[in-house]
Amino acid sequence: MRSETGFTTFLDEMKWRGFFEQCSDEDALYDLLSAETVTGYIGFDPTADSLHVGSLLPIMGLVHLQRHGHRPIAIVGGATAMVGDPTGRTELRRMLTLEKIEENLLGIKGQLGHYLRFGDGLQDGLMLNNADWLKDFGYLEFLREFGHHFSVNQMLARDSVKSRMEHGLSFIEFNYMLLQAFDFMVLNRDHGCKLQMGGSDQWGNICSGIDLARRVNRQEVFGLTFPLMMTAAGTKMGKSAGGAVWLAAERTSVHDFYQYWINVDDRDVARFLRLYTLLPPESIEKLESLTGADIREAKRVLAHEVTAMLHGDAAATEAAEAAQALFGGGGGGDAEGIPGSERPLADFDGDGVTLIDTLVDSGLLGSKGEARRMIRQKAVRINGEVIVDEMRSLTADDISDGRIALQVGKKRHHHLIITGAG
RNA sequence: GGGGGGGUUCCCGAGUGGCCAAAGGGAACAGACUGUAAAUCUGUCGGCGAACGCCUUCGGAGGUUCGAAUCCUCCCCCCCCCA
Repeated sequence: MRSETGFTTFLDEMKWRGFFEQCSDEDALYDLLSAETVTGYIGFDPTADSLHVGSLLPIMGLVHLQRHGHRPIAIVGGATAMVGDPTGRTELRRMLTLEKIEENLLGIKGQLGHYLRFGDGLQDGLMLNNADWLKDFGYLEFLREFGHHFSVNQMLARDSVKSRMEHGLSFIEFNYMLLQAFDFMVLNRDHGCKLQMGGSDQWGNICSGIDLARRVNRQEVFGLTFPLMMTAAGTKMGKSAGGAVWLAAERTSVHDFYQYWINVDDRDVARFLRLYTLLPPESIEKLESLTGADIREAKRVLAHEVTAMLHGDAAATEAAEAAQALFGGGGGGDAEGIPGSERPLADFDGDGVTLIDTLVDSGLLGSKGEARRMIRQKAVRINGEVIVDEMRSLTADDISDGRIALQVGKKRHHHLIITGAG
């Protein structure tokens, strides 16, 4: 366990960093945390084989827990994913097949491994699948054992449910709260877990779990929620040009991931440094004092730190160098980290290939119509030169230094790496 | 089960037989400005096509009509009230 967190207690750090939204019993939790190694958990949804930036906040919550000598548990909701979660959603979540969920679990597990230390030690994290204790549990058995512990009146009063009343809420979604409460109770019973954390939208579910653990296990357990993360612009965390920003490099390249953080709103930098990096308070405060264009320095630190934690220092440095090459002016620089794809030299013989087609199949643009529009708007460049001819083709003449640099707008870059040139 | 109101392009939301690929707003993207930020202004915003245009889309399936998002039939889903 590392001790150089710069904070005396977990809760102090969580507060300073901006994770602290609401706590079921702060004083009692504070005492508990200073008295023993506390096991705390957060649930993640295996709805895809990768987590995205939106999950980074809870992940960091577990990271801090572990850094302060406590034990994190990550629950992947294999069972709950089969059911769907009403909280904050307007639509019934798509149900997944068991095989798909299994596959997603593996991917997520690998990603959490970048952040948390798992193992058998006292403070080593655990990753559990709630399907293990839910999937063979019979309906009648559940009703008989636990049904009387839940008050429908109370459930209906939960904000998460109330907000869904207008648009409709199926019974299956309504049950999500019960399952999550059950998870907490089981974790408390079997693993001594006494803390559940989560986004503020999980508050109701967490409270249900606290109640159930008290009634069934006669244990006092706690809940701690994080604020709902929105960008300064009021959009959901983790959306970029290409959609969601994923943690998996196959879905969001290291370059794009790094760019996401470099491009955050000025107003978000300070907050994000606190939430998404492990930098000590002195370093962060120093960066926070920057103003005007100097804020870019803080963004560089933010992007590097966050990228390095996920993809490793080397990859983060490469992404930073690519960014420098593309945006640092003066051109040149290291092209290694710039997204690209390989093309055989033969493609560029004679008339070559059309620019429009290439923009589409390089993934830079979605359709030929869009490619045409972009060219009309003077947004497309080949090797830095603005292209105005929609009919333009790429030929051997465009190859420079073994590659052709394509660019759409100011920020989207793609290099065609020419192979077979000998 | 009965009655009423709904399901429109990424989202919200107009549109009730041709002038609708479908108003308006938001989001998004691009250009200018800038600091790879914000704000602002301008433009774009289903697919194919150089273009005339063609194709796909208005919950689903049929039908009426020269012509349907708009009319009819059946089906699915949601909301409200009653049972």
